[in-house]
Amino acid sequence: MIRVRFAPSPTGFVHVGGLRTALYNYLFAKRNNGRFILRIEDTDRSRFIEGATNNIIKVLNWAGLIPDEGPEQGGGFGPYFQSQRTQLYRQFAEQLLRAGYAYYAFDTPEEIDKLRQTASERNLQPKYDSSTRMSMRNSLSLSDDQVRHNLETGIPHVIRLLIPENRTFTVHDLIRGQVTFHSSQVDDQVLIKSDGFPTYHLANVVDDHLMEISHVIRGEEWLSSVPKHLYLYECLGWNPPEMAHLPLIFNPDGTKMSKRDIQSLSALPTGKVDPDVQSYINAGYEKDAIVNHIALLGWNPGDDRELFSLQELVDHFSLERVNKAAAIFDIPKLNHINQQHLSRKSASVLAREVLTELSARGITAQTQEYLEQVVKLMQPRLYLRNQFFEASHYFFLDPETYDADVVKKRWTENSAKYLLEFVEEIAKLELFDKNSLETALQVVASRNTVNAGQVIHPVRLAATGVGAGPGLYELLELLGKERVINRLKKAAQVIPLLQKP
RNA sequence: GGCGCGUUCGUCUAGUGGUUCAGGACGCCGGCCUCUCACGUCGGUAGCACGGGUUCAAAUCCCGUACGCGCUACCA
Repeated sequence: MIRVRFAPSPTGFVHVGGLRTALYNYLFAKRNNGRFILRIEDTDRSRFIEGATNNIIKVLNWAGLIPDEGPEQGGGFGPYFQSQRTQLYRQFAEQLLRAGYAYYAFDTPEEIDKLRQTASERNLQPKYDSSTRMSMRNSLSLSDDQVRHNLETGIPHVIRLLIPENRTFTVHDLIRGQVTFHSSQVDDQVLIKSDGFPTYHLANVVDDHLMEISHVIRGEEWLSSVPKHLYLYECLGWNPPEMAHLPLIFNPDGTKMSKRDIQSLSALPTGKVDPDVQSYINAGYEKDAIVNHIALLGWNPGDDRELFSLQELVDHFSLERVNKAAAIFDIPKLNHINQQHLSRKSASVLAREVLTELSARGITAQTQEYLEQVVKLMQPRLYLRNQFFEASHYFFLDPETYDADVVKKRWTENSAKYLLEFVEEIAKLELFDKNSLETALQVVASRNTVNAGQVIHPVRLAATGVGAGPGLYELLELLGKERVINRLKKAAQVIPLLQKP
């Protein structure tokens, strides 16, 4: 049984890279009829942020990555909060202690600092390991009596893993192949902190084993700590899970994505990008597009296809096709993918979504049918759902201004005359549809022996106030006879005044 | 500094020794479509980090260098 987990710590917002890790775990699980587990790694009290867990769950739900087991849905391997499993970690730490694989250490933070300082002064790597551990205060260097006394009098202490000398640890990473580490490079990692909570290293090994995780799929930043984990599995007598370390995702300038210095998506500092998934949700990106885009940051299906729904990703995903190299989060590409998903969306669904923005602005559409028609016309012209009103306001409100550049470019001294003639023609129309509108406009143009464009552009400007948008006849038809006539008449009066210097 | 990982167009990537003077996508430039803006479509631009090997043959294998990134916490 394939069992994978997404194991974030509730320390703030959901990172784009975190979402992708969750996605790959989800895809791998679903592709292999396995289970996707959410586990909250809340063992660091000092960084705990209230509400962060709910936020993680909310974003996962939004993206459609619903866990099979986790805080919300439970499961037979709970609890799914590490903070509720401290007894377990303690128990295994003591087992390691008894077997001589771990030891107590009583050093104060100041003493550790000093160790680090003297090491770097001598240009050595500051490490708590075989080269230094005997000069520190721990159950290896102290007498049994002293150790017992320290423990009984409640002197703060941690439990450290005793890393053996001259050993080698090799992981067969599913993405990177064989990676080997020497034990001289790994220090005696703290397993249980002085506050009684475990560190990540102990907790993730214990939980992954107890939760029967078959594959650990996580970010590359964890690769370096794999030897510690491997050794823990060994000491505990357990088989390690399969491992896959994913490439990282960076800013366009190659730096780590950071929330610092980022005010909004519309005003990103050059070379930077917002790491907060919520920002993209708020900006109105399609969830399928976000999922699609991050899926492609490090994975590809092996052919030229690049538009996928979540289900299609499930159908095609494999770890073998995950890349080794880090990727850059590119907003223009995201926008393109978003536009593709947007244009494939059904108009009725989009109309419903767009309605919230309209209501927020106090705009009402005359009917649901009308809104859907507008959406249909606007769909290929949008790359972001939230641009809808900005691009289509004239379907809901009469124009109050006329784009100065368009006036300058398209309005001539005869325009008002054409407008009024066109009004006259369409006033006679019984059927106000695009065909008859086109015919009417042709009549005006040929009567004045000018190109249709000479009439079309002023009419568009008059009816919408802007120079861009859907085809004129479709637009007019949708607007409706009365509204069009009123707007044209008004424009014929107002625009010439604007022209005067 | 040490250790680890990585390096194909600006970006995401295909490519697992010959069928590739490296293919697709975004972006950019130009054409077509056309009443505008988009969509669509056609074409163009641009890349195997560098240096050594191995081989009849290397983007593909090996070594080195450079550069980037990660880790080096009682954070995850």
